[in-house]
Amino acid sequence: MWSWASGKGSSEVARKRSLDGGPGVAPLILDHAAHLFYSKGYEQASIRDLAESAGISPSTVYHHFENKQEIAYQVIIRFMRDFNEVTIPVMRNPEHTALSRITEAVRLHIEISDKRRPELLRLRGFRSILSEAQGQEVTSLELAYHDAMKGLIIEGCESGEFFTPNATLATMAVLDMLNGVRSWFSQDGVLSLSEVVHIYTVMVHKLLAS
Amino acid sequence: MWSWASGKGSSEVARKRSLDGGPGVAPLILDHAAHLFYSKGYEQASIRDLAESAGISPSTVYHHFENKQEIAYQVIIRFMRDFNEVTIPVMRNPEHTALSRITEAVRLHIEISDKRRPELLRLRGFRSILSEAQGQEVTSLELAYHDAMKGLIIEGCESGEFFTPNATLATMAVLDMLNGVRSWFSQDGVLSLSEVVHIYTVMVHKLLAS
DNA sequence: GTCTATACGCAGATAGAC
DNA sequence: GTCTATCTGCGTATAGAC
Repeated sequence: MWSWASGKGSSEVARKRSLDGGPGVAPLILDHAAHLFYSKGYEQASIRDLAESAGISPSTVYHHFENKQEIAYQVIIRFMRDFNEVTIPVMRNPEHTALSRITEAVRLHIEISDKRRPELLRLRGFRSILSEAQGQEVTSLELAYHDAMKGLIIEGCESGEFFTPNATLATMAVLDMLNGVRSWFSQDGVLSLSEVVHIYTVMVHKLLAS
Repeated sequence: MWSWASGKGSSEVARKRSLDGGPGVAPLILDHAAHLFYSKGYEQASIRDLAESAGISPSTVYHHFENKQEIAYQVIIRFMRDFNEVTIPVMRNPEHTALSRITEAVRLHIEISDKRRPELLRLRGFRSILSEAQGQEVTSLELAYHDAMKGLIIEGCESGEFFTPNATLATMAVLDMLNGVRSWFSQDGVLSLSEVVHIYTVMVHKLLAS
């Protein structure tokens, strides 16, 4: 299973309901949509495909969601909420050093991205199909994560643990590095995910070394 | 203009022809296609859109290309060939140190990616629409670039200029960092492209520092 | 809430005149 | 080589019975 077992966000509740065979039809549709969008792409995945995959009729899909775009939005947003809910408190925890916080952040980022890979549709491509309000919601969640990472890097610089020529670009570099992993990592490769996590942790430390 | 003035690849010849008002209709179509695919996405850009943009009729498009997929393939492949033709010799030049070669590679990667941004459709999304043979051609060009960078990193480690816990992952990290730039860099931002190049050069050096 | 049947438009692609 | 006109299928979305 690809769903991420440690989540405590709103989608977790909904997902559990659907596993119980309860009334949660909408989250079940979202799960199938995430897989289809991931494997075929948003445009290639038709409502008919989605209905067949979920074992329901196309009109039932429209009973639960206004339109196709709304489905993509829900998939994106429930993932991002869960992601931020777990990672941001870790990055902001004042009881730990910047070094230990970013170590944990690297691990969480890579692990969650791997476990919920189908939900990580290409955000950039999706922005064009979202409405104004939906796009702003996605942006604000992106920004919250981005800011937490940047804040952590700045704190590390202030404490003398880190050094970087530019905290904003260092943030982009680290996030692009971490996001890249899911695009090439494979379970079949020579390295396990935990080995990748370890090596990436070392590289992020070097990138930010004082 | 977005086209990249220093290229010497096959597409450069074709592009010049079209600028001369000569018989180069196909490259003109590719230029418009690159822009449309970039701004609207491959699926959203219809043949009718493309024909209108290029000032021709839809059937003229089909006179020059077999189908829509072939157009996407040509856009991708002519960019990748030009890109590799410029960057790989620099990375392999035995007359320079690994440090100076990677410095130049960082600059070229970021500058070309910026100048020819429209042609850099998201490759990963496009793989699904390409034929077997087309996909292999794209893969082999990707691999050639990847291998040149990895070779350079390994040489730097052997000469004592670099150190990394894993040359393959260091390659992925550097390439993901560099590819990320085009997704967030804007001319309107506080930093110029040359400032970004400088900061990224420092960060790549740190990432690979011995 | 779920289904069957279907409206409607626009997509890719082609025919055939000029 | 370029055009106008058109074929054909599949896409999203809806109507209305059960």
